[in-house]
Amino acid sequence: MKIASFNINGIKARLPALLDWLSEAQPDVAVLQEIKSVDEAFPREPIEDLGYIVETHGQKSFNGVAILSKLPLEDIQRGLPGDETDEQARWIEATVVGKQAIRICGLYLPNGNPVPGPKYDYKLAWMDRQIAHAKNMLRQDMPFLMAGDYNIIPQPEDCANPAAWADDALYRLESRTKFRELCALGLTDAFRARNAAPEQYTFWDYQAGAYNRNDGIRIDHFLLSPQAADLLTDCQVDAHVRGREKPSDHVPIWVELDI
DNA sequence: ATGGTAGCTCGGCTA
Repeated sequence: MKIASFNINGIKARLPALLDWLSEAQPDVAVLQEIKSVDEAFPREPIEDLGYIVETHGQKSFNGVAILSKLPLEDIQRGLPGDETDEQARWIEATVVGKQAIRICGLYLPNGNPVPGPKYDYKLAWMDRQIAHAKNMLRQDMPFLMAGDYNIIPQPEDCANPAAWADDALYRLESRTKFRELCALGLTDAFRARNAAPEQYTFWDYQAGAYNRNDGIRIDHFLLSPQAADLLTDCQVDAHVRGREKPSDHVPIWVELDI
């Protein structure tokens, strides 16, 4: 089973690029971030025409996540548990039913800039909720994964120029420590587990020719539960997509699971 | 220190 994650930075602007990539990459499941659309305005039909079930959790203008699946979905949940007052659409999860069931969480973790400030506080509190939710899921038997735009640069080798990010919310020690807490629960960073090649990134700023200089950062991640990690056979980044017409500033990352 | 680009929406926020 091939499962992908792609921050598309706006479905209205990215539909042609998304359809092109889906057609060639043929993921069984894809989680999307930053759809920047309400559910009613999301262009379901052209995606359904490629054979996908479409489930969205959108909001006006900002954020918004979705799951696309060629396999049946069950028990779809919208929103990260732990704060009923949180209105930002950053989490969706569902059970994908193949030969073996797996729970797939799609997430758009808060950016957190500027630091310090309320946005950074929200990011760290959101990560505490994610950690609590991961603990709960680890008590269940079903394999699961949490995939998406984490807005976290885990290590210095995950960016071209660490000095440029030193005081950024994506790289600050508190952010990276929370990510490490998640991993320490027993979750596996699929890219680090299966892909040793250096200088591979998932995001390049639109400004200053960042992609042409490979001045990127690795912030889109797959964290796998122990049962899911046992099924992991590959993890790759579709970096070439960034060089196309009207690209997102992120590129797809995907895993192959032996189920 | 600023501005450089992009999306959504039509001024200003978010990234």
